Amino acid sequence: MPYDPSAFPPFAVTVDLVVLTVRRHALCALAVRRGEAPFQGRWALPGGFVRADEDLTQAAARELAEETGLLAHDPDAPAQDNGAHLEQLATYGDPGRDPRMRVVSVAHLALAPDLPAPRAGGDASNARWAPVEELLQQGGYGRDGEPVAPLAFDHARILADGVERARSKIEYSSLATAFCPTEFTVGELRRVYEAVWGVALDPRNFHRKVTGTPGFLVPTGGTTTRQGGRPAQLFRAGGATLLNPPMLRPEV
Amino acid sequence: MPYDPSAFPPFAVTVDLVVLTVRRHALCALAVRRGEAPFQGRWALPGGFVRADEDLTQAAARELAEETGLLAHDPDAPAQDNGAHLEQLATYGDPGRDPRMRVVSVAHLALAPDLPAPRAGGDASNARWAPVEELLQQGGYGRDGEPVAPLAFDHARILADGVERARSKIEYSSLATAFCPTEFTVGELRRVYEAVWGVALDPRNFHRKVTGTPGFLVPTGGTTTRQGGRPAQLFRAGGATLLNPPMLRPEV
DNA sequence: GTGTTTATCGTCAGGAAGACGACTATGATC
DNA sequence: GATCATAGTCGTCTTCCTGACGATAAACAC
Repeated sequence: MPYDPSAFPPFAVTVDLVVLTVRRHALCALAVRRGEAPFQGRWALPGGFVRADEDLTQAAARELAEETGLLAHDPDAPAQDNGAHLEQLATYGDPGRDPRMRVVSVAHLALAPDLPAPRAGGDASNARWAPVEELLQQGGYGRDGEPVAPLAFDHARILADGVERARSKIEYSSLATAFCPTEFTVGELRRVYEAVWGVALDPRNFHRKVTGTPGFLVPTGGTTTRQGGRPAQLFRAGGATLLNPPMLRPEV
Repeated sequence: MPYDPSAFPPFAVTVDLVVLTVRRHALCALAVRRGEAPFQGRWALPGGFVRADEDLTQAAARELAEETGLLAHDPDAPAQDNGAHLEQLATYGDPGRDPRMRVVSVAHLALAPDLPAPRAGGDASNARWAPVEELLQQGGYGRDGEPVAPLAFDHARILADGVERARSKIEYSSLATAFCPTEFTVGELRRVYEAVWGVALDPRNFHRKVTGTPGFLVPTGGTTTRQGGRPAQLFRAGGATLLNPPMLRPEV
C-alpha cells in the first residue's frame, strides 16, 4: 500500500443523524426541510460537515445539540442524566449520492425521550418529528392526505438502517430506557417496546421479565398515576446495559 | 445546515480490513508490514485509499482481492461460493489518528475459510496470519519470544472491534459457516465456534442445536474422516442467515 | 482384538417464556 | 357513593430450550 499524500482524491465528510423518539405510541424521527438545492424543500435527516479539528462523535454530538438542544452522553456510560444516547450507525459513500461532489457521510443514531417541538436553527416549520413509517413510505400519502415525497439523498436507506438498529438493539440491551425520562414506569417502558417494534406485548409477562432481570431497573420508591389506572411504581435505569437472556421480539 | 461546497475541509478516505480466519484452532487476522513511515516496519491492517469513482464496499472488496485473492460476496446473499463474507464494520476519524493528514478510515470485516499463505503484493514476508491475541497484546512477547510491537495507527482498536463483532455475530447468525469451506462437518463448525469464542463446547449439545435449527445446515450426502474417528456427515450452509433462538455463548 | 478418537442418539432436570386467571388501586361516570 | 373502565401486579401452568452427561457407532493405530 504505497501511501502518497499527494495522490488521494479529496472527500467531504459529513455526519447525518437518525434521531429517534417515541411520541403518541409511534416511533418518530427528526426530519429537517432542506433550504437549498439539491432536493430543495424536501425533508432530510439533520447533519453537517465534520470540522477539521473534530472527532466524528464530537461532530455528531454538536449537530445533535444544534438541532435538538440535547446533550449526548457516552454510549458506555449508563443513561443517568437526561441526555440522549448517541452511537455511530454506518457510513455511506456511494459516488453520486450527492450530485455536487464526493461526500462520505458517517451516520449516527441518537435515541431521545419525548421532547418539546424541535427547533432547526430557530425555525420550527423547518423541523419536525415524523413517524418513521411516514418518512419511509415511498410516494404515498401522509396522514393529512398530502403526497409524501421520499427523503432527500439516500436518507431513506440511512433511516431504515437506523430504525433496524434500534429495533434489534433493544432486544438485548437496556437501550429502550433511552426513550424514557429519568423516572418511568414498567408500563411506559413497555409502550416504548410496543411502539418501536409495532407489536402488542403481554403486560404481565413483560413486567415479570424486566423486573426479574437483575440490574435492569432500580425502584425509586415513588409512584405515579399519570397513565391512569392503579398507581405504578417508578423506576430508574439500572447499571446493566446488556439484557441476558434478551427480550424476545414476537415474530410477525 | 448551510451547505457551501467551498467551505468544507478536505479529508482522505481509506478502507481498512479486518480479515479473520481460523487456523490451527486459533482466530487469526491478516496483518501486513508497513514499508514506509509512519510506523515503518510495524504490523498494520491491510487497507488503502478509496478511489474517486468507487463505492466504499467496492474499495474494500478490491483491497481484499489484492491482499488475499478472495472474492467478496454480498452479505445478504448466502455463502454459497467460496468467496469471503464482507461487511462494513465502523468508521474511525480521530483528527491525529494519522500524523500526516486528516484520514477517515471506513473499516470492514471479512471472514474467510483457512487459506494458503497470504501474499502482500507478492512479498510473503510482509504479510501473515497472526493470532488475534498476539496482535492485540500490548508490548508483550510473541510465541517466538520476540517482543511484540502494537499495531500501527489505531489498528489495535479496529481489530478489537472487528473481533468483538465476529464473536457476537456468530451467536445469532449463520456467519460461522463463512469460516468453513463449502462442505464441512458439524465438528469442524464446532471448532470454529470454539476458536472464535475461546471456549470448549459440548459436542452433543452443539450437534443437537445446529442440526435441529431448520435451514441452518443442509446435508450433502457425503461423509468424511479427515478429522479422524468415526466418519462425519458433510453439510453445506443452508439458506437461513439468522439463528433463532441464538447459539448461547458460555459466560466466563 | 484393544484402545483411541470422533460422531451421533438419548435421557433428565432446571430455567425461561407464552397464555392467561385473579386481584388491586386509581379516576371517571352515573 | 356505587359502578365501571383502566392500568398495574402477582401466580399458575404448559411448553420449549438448554446444560450435563450416559451410551453407542464407526473409523484408525497398534
